[in-house]
Amino acid sequence: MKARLRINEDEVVELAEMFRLMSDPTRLKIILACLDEPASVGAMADRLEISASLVSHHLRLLRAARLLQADRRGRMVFYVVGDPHIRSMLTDMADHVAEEVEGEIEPG
Amino acid sequence: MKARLRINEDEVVELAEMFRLMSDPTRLKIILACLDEPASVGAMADRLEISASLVSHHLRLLRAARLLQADRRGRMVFYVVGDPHIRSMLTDMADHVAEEVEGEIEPG
DNA sequence: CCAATAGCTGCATAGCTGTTCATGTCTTCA
DNA sequence: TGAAGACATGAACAGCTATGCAGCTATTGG
Repeated sequence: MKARLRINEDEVVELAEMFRLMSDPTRLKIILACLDEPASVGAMADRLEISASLVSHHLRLLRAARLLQADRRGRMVFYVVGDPHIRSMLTDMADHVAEEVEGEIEPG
Repeated sequence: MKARLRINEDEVVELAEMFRLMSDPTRLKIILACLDEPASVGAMADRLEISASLVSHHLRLLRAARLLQADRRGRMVFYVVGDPHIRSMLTDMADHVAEEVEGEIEPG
């Protein structure tokens, strides 16, 4: 017998909130930028070619949701994806999308 | 050597779009409602206690993104999550969220 | 103290989006 | 044919949100 999906209202909302945080391209890039190793705010802004202010705005949300963890070292603050589960899920999904794109065929 | 980000701009946008579709609680409930087995629009509306119109609006987006597949049987249309990868990811994430909120009371 | 660097935050706003209501379309049955 | 059921869709609206700008804190170093 297959286990029916038991997830209550609050858990659905929490899961949706998680997805919401990853649903903005800029924010998702930020998450991916510190997926494997910690990255500073300035480094991310530089690499993604967006303002440090915008990066900070997004980091605020990601921090609040505990999706990223901050680690201050001197003047710089390094961020990294804390949850291993989220990390592996993102890695997995990134691979999935990358594979999917190369064989995309539009059905008539 | 560690695998650096193997995902380009377009893929990030596509992945973000995927997450966006799962980022609304109502829409996520709809997806979860037809995760294991096909469900009709009316059944989902009834079960989730929302209007069939709203369900249809969400289904339209999910269909367009090929996240759900439609199967007409008579007057009714059944929807189901097509991609096995997405399906397993959602099952996994649902479990993750359920475990994360420890100390909770299980119904039944 | 001052200056420079790195990052954070309040405010304003244009654009997006989830929902409702009314109507349209497709299918089955009398 | 007409009616009813099941679903889809268009328009409108209220609430949300990503972004830019300006100013702010915090740390390092003289």
